Amino acid sequence: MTTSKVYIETFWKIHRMIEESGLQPGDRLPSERELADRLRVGRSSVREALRALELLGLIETRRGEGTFMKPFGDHQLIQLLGSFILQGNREKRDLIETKIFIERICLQLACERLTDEKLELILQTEHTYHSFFRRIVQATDNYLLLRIWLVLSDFFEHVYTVELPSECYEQMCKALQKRSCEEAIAVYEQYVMQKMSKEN
Amino acid sequence: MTTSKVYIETFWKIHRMIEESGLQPGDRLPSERELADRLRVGRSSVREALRALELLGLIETRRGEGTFMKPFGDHQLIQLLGSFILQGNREKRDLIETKIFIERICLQLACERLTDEKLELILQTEHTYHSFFRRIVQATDNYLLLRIWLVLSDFFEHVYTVELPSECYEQMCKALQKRSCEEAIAVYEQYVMQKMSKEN
DNA sequence: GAAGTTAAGTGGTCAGACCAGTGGGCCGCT
DNA sequence: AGCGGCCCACTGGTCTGACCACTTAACTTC
Repeated sequence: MTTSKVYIETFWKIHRMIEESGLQPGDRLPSERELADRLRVGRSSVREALRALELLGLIETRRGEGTFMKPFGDHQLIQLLGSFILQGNREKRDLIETKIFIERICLQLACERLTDEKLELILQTEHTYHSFFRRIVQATDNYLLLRIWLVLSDFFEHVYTVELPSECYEQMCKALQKRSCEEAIAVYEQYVMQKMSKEN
Repeated sequence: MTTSKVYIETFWKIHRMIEESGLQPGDRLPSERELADRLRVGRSSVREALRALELLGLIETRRGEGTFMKPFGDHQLIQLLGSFILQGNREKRDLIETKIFIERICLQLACERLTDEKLELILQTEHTYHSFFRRIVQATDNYLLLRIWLVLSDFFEHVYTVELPSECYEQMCKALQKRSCEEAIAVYEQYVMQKMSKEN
């Protein structure tokens, strides 16, 4: 028989419960004992399921208090995965290369899709590398691309610290205003590509 | 006091054990009972640690047989995370768009980096969409890019079934032989882009 | 009213039991 | 000798009940 494992089923049941009851970040989940009782499984199975949810960064457990929904965005798994994946130089080179490709694409897309309000927002702010490209990637209006970039960026910042001179952001902003994707990419390549090739 | 959790410590102990004893994919780990015994912790803590390793895609457990090292590359976690992210139509549109960007980049990179042997391999084989682009992405010699593409492709094939006429592959192969990245991308865009815009 | 005490509830951990598969060794048959 | 079948030891999977460490809130006491 395909007697699927209880802790896997429990994982999905809890996941569904979270969705259906519309739990928000900060909200408390039922206690382990109550979950075990409600789902008719042992407490150890509930715990193994909760560990998975915790690793995914969906929940957080506080001893003596309970289990709580975590705000999106801070995924445990990134640190963990990073420490497993990013061990050799080969991997770091791949990371830099891939991150650059994504950013170049996003720069191009942003030029095409950037709304005027979002452009204003970008122009007004003082920028760091992260904040600037986060805005750029968000401007692409492609959530998946944003997710991928966030993961790559997270890995990256675990390994390197890179900042660009402010005139770089200014020049890219000008290009964005003109909606000139060639110019934006040219600036990007001029500053970023050479900087990265040193790191590598 | 910082009484850090046993299952976390156990996780890292097992992880270190794996590294130090140089376990290879396919090798067997000690049984749960023996691990608990050796590390002086309860079996349930060992299990919670093993669940984390399993979720990360590092090990695989087979009831009645034992716990085994898994080949690198298939990280459960990424897949799992994906199933949380990819739910609406908005996400599907993003998926298609992102997948196309990645494939276009890889096509370009492949043109530059493709070795003669790998080219031969591609030319000789009868291709499906998946097998062709898998070869292309592999030819970029960027493992991270390959992993991202595999995940996207995996999602994609859960939602759509797309195949291209064989002349498309033939034309791309010709372009690859000539190392003409413009031509390869032109063919790609001609066949794929329009096909995808229908699906969307 | 404020400070200290207590009790109930929570996650963290352990030990022990049983179930359900797997695999190897042993036995007896042909 | 070779084959088939049985059995048993071992594995992961699950449940239970117990205890610890910690938090919170209600209660008591001053």
